Amino acid sequence: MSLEVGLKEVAFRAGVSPSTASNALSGARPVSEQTRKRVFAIAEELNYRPNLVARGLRRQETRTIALLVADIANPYYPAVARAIQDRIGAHGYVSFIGNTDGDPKAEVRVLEEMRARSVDGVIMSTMALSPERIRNVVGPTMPLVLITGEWVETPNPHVVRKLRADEVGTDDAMGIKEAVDHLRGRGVTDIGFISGPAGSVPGDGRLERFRDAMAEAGLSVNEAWIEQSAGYVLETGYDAADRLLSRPSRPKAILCANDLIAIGVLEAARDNKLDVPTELSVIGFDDIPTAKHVSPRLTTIINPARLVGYACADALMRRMEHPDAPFEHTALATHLVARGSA
Amino acid sequence: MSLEVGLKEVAFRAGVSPSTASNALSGARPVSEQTRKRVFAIAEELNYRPNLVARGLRRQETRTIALLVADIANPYYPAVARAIQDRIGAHGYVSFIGNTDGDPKAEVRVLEEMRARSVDGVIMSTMALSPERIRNVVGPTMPLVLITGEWVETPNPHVVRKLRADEVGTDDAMGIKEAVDHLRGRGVTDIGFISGPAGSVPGDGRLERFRDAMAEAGLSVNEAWIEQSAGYVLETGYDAADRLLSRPSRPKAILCANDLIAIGVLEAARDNKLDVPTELSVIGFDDIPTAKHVSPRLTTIINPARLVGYACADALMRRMEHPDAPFEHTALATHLVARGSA
DNA sequence: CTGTTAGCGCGTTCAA
DNA sequence: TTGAACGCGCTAACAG
Repeated sequence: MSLEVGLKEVAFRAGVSPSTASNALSGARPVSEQTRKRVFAIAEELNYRPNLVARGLRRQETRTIALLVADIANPYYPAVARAIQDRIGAHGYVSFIGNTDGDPKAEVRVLEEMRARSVDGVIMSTMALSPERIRNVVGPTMPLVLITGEWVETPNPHVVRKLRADEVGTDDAMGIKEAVDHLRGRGVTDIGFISGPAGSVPGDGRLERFRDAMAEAGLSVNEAWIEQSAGYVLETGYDAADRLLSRPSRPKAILCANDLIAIGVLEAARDNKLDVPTELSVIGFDDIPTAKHVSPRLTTIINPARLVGYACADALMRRMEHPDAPFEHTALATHLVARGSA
Repeated sequence: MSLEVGLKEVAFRAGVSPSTASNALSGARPVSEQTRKRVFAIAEELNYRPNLVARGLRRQETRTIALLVADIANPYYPAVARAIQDRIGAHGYVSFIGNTDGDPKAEVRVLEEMRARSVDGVIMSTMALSPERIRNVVGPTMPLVLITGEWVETPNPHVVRKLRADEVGTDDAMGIKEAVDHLRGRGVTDIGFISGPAGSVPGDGRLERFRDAMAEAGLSVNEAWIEQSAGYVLETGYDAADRLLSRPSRPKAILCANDLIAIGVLEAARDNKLDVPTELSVIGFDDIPTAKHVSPRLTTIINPARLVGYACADALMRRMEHPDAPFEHTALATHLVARGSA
């Protein structure tokens, strides 16, 4: 079996010119039924596979996309990545994955790496760079889809216009409202919130949605029950909960900016001899796989990773087909899933 | 800012030929200091970036690799992927990721997809296909690294020879021996094991290592304490544990083929009013992120995902540099990490 | 040290 | 309906 059989080998064996063989296989131009059969037969026999690098150079289209995430080893991204790959794979695309760690330098580096490889589009989940800088790096026409962690009400026209990109986000307000309503329905109205580090997305936004939801429910927010977690991980969540629970007055429920923080709260509650959910209700955000594996199982707000991935893939392919269509923004619903902790 | 500035644009502006510009930038051939400076200045000014697709076609080397996993959304693979990407990224490579779901059809499809894109190498973590078939698809010379879940004693010469590939695996026997010794050191010698579905890797292999370790420790295996989990997930682990714990005699400890099964055992123990670890010790395998988040924290055997990734990347790059070197096999140590459950 | 020529493997002209 | 020629952007081989 020879190393690489090319189009001209197929053409030669079929007794036609390379261009005819190409047209026979691609159907780009009509070819007599007879030669079409023969070319296909030979191609099959030789197990011919077009060289996509050469085709990419010629067509200026590689059928390749780039997916930039902070860290593929994080709990949330792999699900998004899988959904994207499933969707684009059905159309013959494959994806590069690059990690940026939320670092602007790395973002530039990875974006250049991808642009140099002539990817047909980019999906980014973090945006440490300014919109101008991103466009500068990927070039003015590269199809670009942003995963904005939080969805700010109506689409953010500022970002969209500056970036000339499509956006996919989640309607965090919806899930948070459901969470507050769920608690109120069970008679608990003393609700606290643990956000992420100050100034960080998505924690800040979710805290604001929490305030909105409380106001809408006619509940007042006790500022002593608002805490910041120094990070989006279990340990910092534990510490934040510990601080909050050692105050003179305690809430009966705590909403958290993400699941890892919430799991930290679960541990802090246990160490403080507080039964969950009878003495303290805990609600997370994201529904990472671990949420189902802790005890009690974590009641949380589903961040629909797969749907986000599908929406990203769909937006990107729409953009690739219609480069001049108006930019779109998709907001995916979030919903509470009640498990054991609230 | 023009859309794409190519090498000949740079060359033209610098007043030299394209090949000289190429040599100036790459340093492949000596160039006068003066022109070198000028070419670099122009390239900088125009923000020139070489088109890696064209270079790939010319050099027959795309600086691209393929990583095939069963499902990137699974708990274990993302860590491996990240390590691989970090390591190869330092050498200017980027990686495609493809999901096979352990399905031979999908494996063929993805492999062809990758070969058509002229990747420089392939790292595979599942091998649903026969060795012959894999080589058939990727071609006789493609550098290939296999992640074999379980490491069978000395390298498996059968697979290596047939596949002409490098292998990276883990020394499961080591960690399992540590686990048995750990339990015996605490005075518990009634040890059971829950493996995966019959005939599945890595469960079967780990069960065998367990038998070896018990024999080596002078302990006898009670066949009534061996159970099979119908899958590698929490629910099937729970069911298996439930079956095992409802038998007339119970073990004082259960080793599990993976962490998800072990977490299911934890739940079954709770529902059976068995305190962990005083009445029942539980030990998992893999050390997935969730292991630290359950209660009690899971004592488990660390499957060093990052090291596996690094070893894969190193093996692949070694092979790309030395295509004719003898095939190598790397066995990574596994160790017990004692947490709360044993 | 530099320029010219010639492809890498395709797909798309343009002319028969 | 087909073939010949050309070029995608880059680099290796061969002159000068």
